Amino acid sequence: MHHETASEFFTNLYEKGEFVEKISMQFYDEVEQQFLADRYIMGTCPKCGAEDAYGDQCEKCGSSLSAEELINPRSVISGNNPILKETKHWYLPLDKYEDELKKWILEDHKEWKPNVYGQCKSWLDSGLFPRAVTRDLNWGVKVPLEEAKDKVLYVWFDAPIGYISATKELTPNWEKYWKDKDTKLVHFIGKDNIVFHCIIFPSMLRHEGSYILPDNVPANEFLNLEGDKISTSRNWAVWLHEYLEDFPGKQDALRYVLCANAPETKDNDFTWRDFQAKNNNELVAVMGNFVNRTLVLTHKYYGGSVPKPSVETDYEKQIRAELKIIKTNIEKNIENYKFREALKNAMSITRLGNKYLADTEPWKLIKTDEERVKTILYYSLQLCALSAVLTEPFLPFTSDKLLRMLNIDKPSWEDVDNFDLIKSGHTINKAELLFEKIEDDVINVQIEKLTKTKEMNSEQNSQVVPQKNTITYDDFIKQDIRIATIIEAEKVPKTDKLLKIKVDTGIDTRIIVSGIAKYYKPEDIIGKQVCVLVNLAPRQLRGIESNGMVLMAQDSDGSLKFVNPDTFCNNGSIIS
RNA sequence: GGCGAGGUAGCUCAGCUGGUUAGAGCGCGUGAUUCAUAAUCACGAGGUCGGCGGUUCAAGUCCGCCUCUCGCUACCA
Repeated sequence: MHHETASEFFTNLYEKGEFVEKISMQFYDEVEQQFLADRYIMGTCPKCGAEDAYGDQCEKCGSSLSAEELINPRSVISGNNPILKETKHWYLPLDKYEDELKKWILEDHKEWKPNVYGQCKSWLDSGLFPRAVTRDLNWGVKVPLEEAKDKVLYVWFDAPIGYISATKELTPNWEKYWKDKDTKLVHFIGKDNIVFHCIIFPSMLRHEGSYILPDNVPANEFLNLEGDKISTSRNWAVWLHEYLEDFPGKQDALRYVLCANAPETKDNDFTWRDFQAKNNNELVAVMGNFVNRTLVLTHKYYGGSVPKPSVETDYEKQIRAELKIIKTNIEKNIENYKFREALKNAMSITRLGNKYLADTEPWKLIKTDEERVKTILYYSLQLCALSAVLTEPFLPFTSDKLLRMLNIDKPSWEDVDNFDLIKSGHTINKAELLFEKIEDDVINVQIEKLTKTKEMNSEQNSQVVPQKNTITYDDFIKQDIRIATIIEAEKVPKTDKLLKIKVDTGIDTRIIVSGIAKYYKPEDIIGKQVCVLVNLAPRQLRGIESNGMVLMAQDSDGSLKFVNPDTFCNNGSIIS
């Protein structure tokens, strides 16, 4: 289904003449008969001479490269020497769409979130370029052209089309979701995907012609886990299937915390302690507790039958008024994608209920004014039902459970205004706990799990690189390594990593440019003793002549550390 | 280095077009209370609104410079 949809989409654009065709040279493996992506080419790094640099980057020295620069390139797949061969690709001419995109985003969608709007503006202002939508790969969706039998669609061309394919799988009525003018298309994504969903995919949709464009792309920032970036490959994640096993029936607790902590305006952190606190202090203590005390009192005083209210006081009128405001706020915030705020609004219903009970004290009044207590519990029950409806977008399972406890059918959103979701005389079910407390030991298990992951990761990182080829003593003593003292240091302007260092080598004082600015501040290293390779050929770096090399130890996390003598040594001392 | 987004109470965040003592939830402290999963309610402590300078009668809110975090991008060993 997806292959078909993506092919058709490509064909439509092709037949409209939207694509630009370009021929370029690319490495080709004659044995495997395929073109090689940069990552599949290795060779000698032209910068540092390492023999295992990739076509896009040398991992030894960190230089970013292009495949043509590599000395003695070889195919990772077959080991053969690849040849440069002509290849033809189809490009989406984003540069031609620039004006229409500018109008559509910068003028017609000023309401988009600042992070999204700003990112788009940045792209549009710096000028767009044609973007290849085909690749020379042997897996993926085939390009539906005779002359491109061996080519496939670029992943970012076909991936968003996957949304359409998925809709087709779901319903034969899929066109109403994608082609109806009254449909609002909204992409919920993370900030790393902004450009594809705001610029590339909309351009594809617009020029295909029959589709609607996204109405909004409310991208979120990133959610971290216990202070570190989430990474599935490093197993730094909370896996849903494991969560469901470890916390059966607690789907909504996770929903609640994720929504309350959603990184709507900046990166945020998920921690298990916070998860526990929000569950226990908000869900259990506020919402769960209000529902529980209301139902318990109803059973205790009326055997589970909803009482008939008598005189409505100003307090009840006030509650009605506040509920109206709460409902409006929830609606407004959801429509503006402010889910965090909307959830807070929804929670304020039972917060209001707890205050109502504390203020009216029905457990005291029951001895003196039974009629009044009926009114209070009637209203409290209404609040429970209202809460079930208004929290449903965020806590669907809880909402269901609460409605079951109240023994009523699911009311509609509009029914809320009537304030009589449960009628007098109706019988409610037994009170159960809406949420359970989460104890420390359960949380500790989760934290322990992550701690173990961290340990395993650091073990893997500390795997040492294999020993190099044997050399002779003569090879070794060609290097002249000396103890030197740093006497001056400053940052090289307009670079992030370079420090210009003046050292006293005992032989002379000289300038060395070193890429250690990320790990050392200039003022902190003055006076330090270091090891310097003094007979390395001079080299120009950013216009400064570097005479030698400061020896650094690279730790498993990639950080660089000086190699110094154990105790003070005279400058110029030989290391051998 | 360039661009984008952020930096407001211990934590997570609101603060619109500049205007009285800067707000909320959680946490913390004190008191009240018992219907309730020691849950609830009230009161309180806590902020030089990242820093410096400027515009203004008045700035968290506008302007400039700087700094820190995240992302994209450049350069670099």
